[in-house]
Amino acid sequence: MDGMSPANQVEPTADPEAVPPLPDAFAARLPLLLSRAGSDLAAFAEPRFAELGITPKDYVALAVLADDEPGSQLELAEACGRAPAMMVSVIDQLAHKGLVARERDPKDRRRSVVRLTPDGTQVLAAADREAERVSAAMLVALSPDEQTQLHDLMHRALRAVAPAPHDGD
Amino acid sequence: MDGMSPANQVEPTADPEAVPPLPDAFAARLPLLLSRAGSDLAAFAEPRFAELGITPKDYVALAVLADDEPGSQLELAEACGRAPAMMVSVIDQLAHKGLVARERDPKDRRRSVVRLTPDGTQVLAAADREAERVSAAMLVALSPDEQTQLHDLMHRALRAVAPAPHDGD
DNA sequence: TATTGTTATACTCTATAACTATA
DNA sequence: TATAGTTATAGAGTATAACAATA
Repeated sequence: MDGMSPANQVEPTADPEAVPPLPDAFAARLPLLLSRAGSDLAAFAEPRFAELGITPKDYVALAVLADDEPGSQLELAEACGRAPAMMVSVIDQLAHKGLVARERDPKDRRRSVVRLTPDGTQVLAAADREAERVSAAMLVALSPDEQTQLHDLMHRALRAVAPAPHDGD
Repeated sequence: MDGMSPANQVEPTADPEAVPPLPDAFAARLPLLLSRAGSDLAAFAEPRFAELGITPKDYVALAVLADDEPGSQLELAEACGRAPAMMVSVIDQLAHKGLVARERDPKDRRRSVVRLTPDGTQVLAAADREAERVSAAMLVALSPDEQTQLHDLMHRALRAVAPAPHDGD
């Protein structure tokens, strides 16, 4: 839900049989499995978030604001993994909906400090619940222990993420 | 590597310290972890694939052709998770590079059957090796057993993937 | 002169809907 | 009339580079 890429035309409320089976090519390749998991989550979550008035992109921004307290829009953009210019319209819209507030830093009037409003905190909580439901539906084949295991493995893997060595380096 | 979304401007050969740390907001949310894993994999793999003359999208198509033997372009498109119209240019370019061959089905001349050429098989093998290296670099914090575990969990989860229940349904 | 945020532009990707050729 | 593939068009998303304000 980071890249929150273009949803692969899936109808989330449609009958489950409409979901095409996982091709062998994906089953055999962990990178493809992880990639598809990301797209599917985004596709399934999108309509839920829409009911809350936010996009998957907004969800990421709200979550980062809540948990990482970025000191500027640039820090926020970097944490969200996107270009600073992208953040402008995201913040604009969230501010227009009253979910965040933008204030100039008195110490350095170039910086604008963004913070969650009480409404923003509430919407984030609701979005977290929806994300949780979508995730639970995707992981329904796994036991609770296995879901925890998966979360732990992913957490440890991404904490240490680094570009793969290229040829001789 | 399915959605293979727009690479989040990462310089894969740059020094590892350049990779921003994982925000707490991601660490706490499995859906965000999975989403970011997908984007990161695509971003890191892209330049490697480029050296082989293919895109991440091409990689998916080649893998599906090898493992799932789709009987038509429509089946190929569905397995790749994209619109049929998208497949046309992908196949065009792969065919132009000699990696696949497109032949009309004599039984039903509307269908075009796509198959890997020997060159295509070789490029797929090389791409698989690169994907493996990128994946291994991302999972460097996990033991071999844990990496196998992760693959198994993801496989079982996605095999059963279904849209999340919506409110009352 | 460097940096933060903003604006403007161009480009890529994708979906959608006509169109053709076969059936 | 329906289906496989193709083409064309329009829209969304993004990156890039200029720009303004502040340091």
